[in-house]
Amino acid sequence: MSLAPTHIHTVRELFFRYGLKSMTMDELAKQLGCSKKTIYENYADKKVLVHSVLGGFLDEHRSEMAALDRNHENAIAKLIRMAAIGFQKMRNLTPTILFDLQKSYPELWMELERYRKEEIVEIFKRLIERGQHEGLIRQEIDPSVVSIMHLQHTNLLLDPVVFSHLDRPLATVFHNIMEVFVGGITTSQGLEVWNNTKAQMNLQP
Amino acid sequence: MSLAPTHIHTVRELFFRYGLKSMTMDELAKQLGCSKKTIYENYADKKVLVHSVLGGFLDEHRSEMAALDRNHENAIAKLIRMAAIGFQKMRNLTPTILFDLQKSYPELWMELERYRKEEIVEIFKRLIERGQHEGLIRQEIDPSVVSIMHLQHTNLLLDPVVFSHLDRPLATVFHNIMEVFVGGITTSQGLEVWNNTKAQMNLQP
DNA sequence: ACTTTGAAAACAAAAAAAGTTTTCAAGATT
DNA sequence: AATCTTGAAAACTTTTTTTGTTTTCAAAGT
Repeated sequence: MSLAPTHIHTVRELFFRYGLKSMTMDELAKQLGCSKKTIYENYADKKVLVHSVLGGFLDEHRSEMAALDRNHENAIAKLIRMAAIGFQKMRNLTPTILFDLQKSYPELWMELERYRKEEIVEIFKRLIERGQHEGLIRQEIDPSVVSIMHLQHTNLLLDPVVFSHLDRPLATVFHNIMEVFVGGITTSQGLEVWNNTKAQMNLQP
Repeated sequence: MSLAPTHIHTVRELFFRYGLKSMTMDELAKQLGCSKKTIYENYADKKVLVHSVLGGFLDEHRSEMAALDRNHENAIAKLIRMAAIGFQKMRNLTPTILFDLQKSYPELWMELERYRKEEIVEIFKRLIERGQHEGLIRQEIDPSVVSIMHLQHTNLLLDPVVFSHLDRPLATVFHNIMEVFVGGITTSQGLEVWNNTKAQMNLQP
């Protein structure tokens, strides 16, 4: 009855690196150095295992968002951090795993879609609204519209055909996108705040 | 009897992006907008198709090497260009496709290995020797040893666990590796030549 | 000595993919 | 206009692979 806590991270790595289809249960057991029996004692079937891996992935992101919510930065700083965490997290989702998810685990694919389109967009939207109350983000900005716009920016960054051929670090592309985005939604006061905080916060893309 | 010339590139893209296992013949036909029948009219089976794709990939590289051989640069410049082409080419080989190749098409995997370990290393070795005759590369350097060393550098650059977490552009990592490598094998004359040519040639990583 | 454990391997059942054939409609040919 | 050809779409069979279960066996603990 071991496996669960330590090995699940290895499973995630393997799934994320090679895809769900290529990584069969036999191969998984071999890589983990355990028997299939042991895996099946902890997880009813492969679907449950995949579910657990992706669930853990989303939960991590959720708690990072929660931690972010608890800190006391201004709305602009939070906004940037949130975006940075999102990009950092989602870049693990390679074309292969997204493809396999979509094809073989459509309910999980939809859950991922829902998570991003509903939960994440909602959090982002509230941040925009808070920014407006703080006078940092312009009133003409429609929070619903720009939060979806941000989600689509994430998609762009992850799509291998959009920016990859530039061979810029993800950080550079990210910073450019955020410069445009933040510059485009802030009031002059917000821009000032942004320029001040920018120097202090160290962003991992 | 169409498909062959245009679509084979699409097939390569799909195989390379999603892996050989995830990209089934049904899926392939769907993506190509043709029927399986048409595919099977041009390729006896999937193995032949995969073989054709990878063969084309290697042939491209071979002819780039040949073109390189025909130009009239000094050995150091050629060496760098050769490395740049190699890196550029091999970065298409994602973990997934290498994994699938190794597991499901072992003979093709071995062909790829052989190509790199024999053909490429041999060409590189001859370049080193030429550099020695030109007085650009030190005599103490053993061409056989350093050509294998270079191959291993390529492997490092491609391995997702080695440099990827740095989030540097591939170009940067490449240039650093080559600085060390070239600096380490050249005579003082060679170094001078290298510094002169470096500015002129524009390297795509 | 006797359990327990779990890897390794053999196994059956199920699913999926490969490869083949049939159907059918749109274009070309006569 | 009638016929032929073509190839996508889909139905189908066969083969392969994978899943999930069971058995075996050896090393560890009791």
